[in-house]
Amino acid sequence: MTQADTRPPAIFLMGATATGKTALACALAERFALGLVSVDSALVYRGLDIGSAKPDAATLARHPHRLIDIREPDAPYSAADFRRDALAAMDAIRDEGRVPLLVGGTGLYFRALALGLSDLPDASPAVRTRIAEEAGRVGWPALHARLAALDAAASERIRAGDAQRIQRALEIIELTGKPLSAQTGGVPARPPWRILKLALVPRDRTRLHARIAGRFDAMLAAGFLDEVRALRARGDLDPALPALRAVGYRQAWEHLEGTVDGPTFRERAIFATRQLAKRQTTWLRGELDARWLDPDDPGSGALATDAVRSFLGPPVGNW
RNA sequence: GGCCAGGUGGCAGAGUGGUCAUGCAGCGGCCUGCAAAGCCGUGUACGCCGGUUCGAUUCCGACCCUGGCCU
Repeated sequence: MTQADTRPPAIFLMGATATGKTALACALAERFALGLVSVDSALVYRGLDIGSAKPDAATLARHPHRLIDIREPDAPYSAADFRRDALAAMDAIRDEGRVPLLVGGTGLYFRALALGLSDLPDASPAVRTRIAEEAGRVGWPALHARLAALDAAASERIRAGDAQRIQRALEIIELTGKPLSAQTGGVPARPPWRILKLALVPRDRTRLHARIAGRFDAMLAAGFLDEVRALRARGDLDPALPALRAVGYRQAWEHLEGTVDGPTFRERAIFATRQLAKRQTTWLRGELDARWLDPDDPGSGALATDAVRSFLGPPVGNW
C-alpha cells in the first residue's frame, strides 16, 4: 500500500497555441471549483491583447485568470518572477477553497513551477549590456571560448552560436563568482502540490496550421495592427523588448516600420506562430506523466472532464 | 504558325561535364531569471525522350509546357 498523497491538488493544462486551452479551461471552471492561473509569457503584458489571443473581457469577467496584465510591455518578466507569482496565486486559490488550474503554453514556466529553479541571481541589465558590447567587439565565439575556460561544463552544453545563453552564463559567473554548472541549490525535491497534467497537443498539426492562419486573419480584422500602432505611439517601447518580440508583434512592428509589405507580414507572422506551436509540442513531448489530449478529437473535452473528476473526486456543486 | 526566353527540391533562386549553392517553409531536437525568446540538426531537386561522353542537371536533337514578341 502506498501512503495517501495529502498534498493539495493542482491541475496543469498545457498546450500548444491555438489548441483551445482557454476554452477548455473555462469549460472545466464551469464544472469544478477552480481558480485559473495563466502560464503565458505574453499574456502578462498589458496592451498585448488581440495579437496575444488574450481571453476577451467577457471571458475574463466570468473566469478571472491570474497573471494576466500584470506588467507593462517595457518591463521584462522572467521564469523566476513567474514561479514566485504562480506559487502565491496557487496559495491564494487554495485559501479560497478552490483548486488551482494553471493554463498556458510556456514550457519553461511550467517546468520552473513544477521542478523549481536554482538559486541564481536575477538578470542584471548593466552586466548584460556590458557583455553584449564586448560581444560586439570580439564576437560571441570569443566569449564562448572564455566561458569554456571559466565553466567547461556549461560551455559544452551551450552552443557557440547561442548568444543568449553564453551571456547568461557569463553573467552568473560575474555576479556570483561561481560557474553556472556549480549552482544547483534551491531546487525543491518535490513540489508541494499533487499535480494532474493535461497536455493538449494535436497528433497531426495540419489542422492546427489552418486554425493558426484563420485566427491570425481574425486578429487582423479585429484591429491587431491598430493595437501595435498604439504600442508604437507610446514612444517608450522598442522592438528589442521581450514583449515586442512575441510572435506576431515583432512582425507587425517591422511592417509598421515600413520595411515589410502586408502580405509578407501576414505570412511571416503565421510562420512564426507555427514554429512556436512546434517548439511547444517538443516541450510537451517531454511531459511523460501528462494525460494527452488531441484537440482535433471531438471527445477531448469529455476526456479532460473525466480526468479532472477522477483526480478531484466528486465535483463541487452541480454535476 | 514563326521568333525569342525559360522550364532546378513545397516555394524563391544560383550554378556546374564528375565532391557543394543558398534563403524561406516543413520536419526533428535542445532548453535553470528575455522562453510567443534563443539555439542546433534535417532534402541523392534539376520537364520528357533520345544522343555525345568513362560520366550528364550541365553539351546536342526532338518533343511537351510556360511567358513575351510577330503574322
